[in-house]
Amino acid sequence: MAQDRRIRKTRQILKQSLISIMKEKSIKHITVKEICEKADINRGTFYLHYKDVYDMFEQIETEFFNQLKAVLDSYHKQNIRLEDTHLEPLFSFLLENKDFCIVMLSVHGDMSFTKQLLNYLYERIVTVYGKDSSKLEHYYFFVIYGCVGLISNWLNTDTKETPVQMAQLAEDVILNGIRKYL
Amino acid sequence: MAQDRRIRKTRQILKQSLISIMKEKSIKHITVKEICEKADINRGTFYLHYKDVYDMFEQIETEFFNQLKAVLDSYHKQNIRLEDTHLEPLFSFLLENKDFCIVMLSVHGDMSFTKQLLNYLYERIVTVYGKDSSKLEHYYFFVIYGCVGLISNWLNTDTKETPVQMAQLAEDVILNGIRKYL
DNA sequence: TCAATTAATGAACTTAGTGTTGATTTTCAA
DNA sequence: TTGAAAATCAACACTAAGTTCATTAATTGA
Repeated sequence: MAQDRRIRKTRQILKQSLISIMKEKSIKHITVKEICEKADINRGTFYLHYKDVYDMFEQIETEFFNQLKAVLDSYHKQNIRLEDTHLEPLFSFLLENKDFCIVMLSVHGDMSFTKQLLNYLYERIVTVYGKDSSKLEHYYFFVIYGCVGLISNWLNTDTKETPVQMAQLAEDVILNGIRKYL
Repeated sequence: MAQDRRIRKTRQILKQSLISIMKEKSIKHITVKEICEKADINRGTFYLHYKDVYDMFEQIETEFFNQLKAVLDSYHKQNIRLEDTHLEPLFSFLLENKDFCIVMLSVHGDMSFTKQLLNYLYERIVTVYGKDSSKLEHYYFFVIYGCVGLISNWLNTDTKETPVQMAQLAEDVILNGIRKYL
């Protein structure tokens, strides 16, 4: 992070520009020219940082998941306890990056973001519940996708629940299903 | 469907070409030129049918979901029973279009496919379980995403379970969670 | 089977964004 | 303050997009 301020600033502005445009259209239709015009950055400057739009997109995504991993790994190393709130730090982190996540999980987002989130959840659930039979695999997939759904809905409504509440809610529906709520 | 044979043929070849290319790369990177070269179709012909790659993609997707809707609606109209296999016709239809669905649900696929599948599942679950409080919303989102996860994992493994078995599995984990399997 | 219709082809063309270069200006860190 | 590095600007060749039109081929249905 000990970077030239100009570099940080340029990338930050370009990132905001891309996210902003992605609220309106899919990445497929977004051009370098468009990103730079909105950011009021010279197009040549863009190429000093990124190969093309997708390269930029990937770098932003990678940065996000590196951050996520760093934050959560350090947390979980101190707390191996199998609580019903073990997903809380994840929900917290996603809430802190709410706007970004909403776009990435939207129809204009990218499958790779969702897939990476699923990967994280998979690792988490294996850590917590273990990996015995391959029979469990289907259930695990149900559950990790389910969590993404929960996250998506939570972020897109008013986010009125706290991360702790959401973690408990997730844990409850994972373990017990929805029967009692019907 | 009472179309000129040439039209059907051209579109079919272009579709195969697109799906085939999508196995290797994301739709973002696919050009009209590339699709036409693989299909050995004149590039001008492409534009007689589609506006651009995304338009083509959307049309294929729309066609798929129209078919899905037609097949399943007619089925459900005769069977309003709330069985634990009410998702069976969906699983059957997806299995019949296995290759297509695998690509669309993969990292090279598009969010809109997943979203449309989610929409269908949402309608289904509301029909079956009702829509009382908004409190249920989170649970419903968990469940519909969970089903997509189940579908994805099922199609990408050996598809050894039958659609009926998958429907029962889904219903079970929706209602009762995974506690008993741990 | 034939005639009218319609789709596909091929070539030419404009347009627009891409990615690069090199000279110049601005900003930064130490 | 100064040397280093980043951002700007203008110019460039290049590639795919999208359109047009004359020509060829295939289809339908009478």
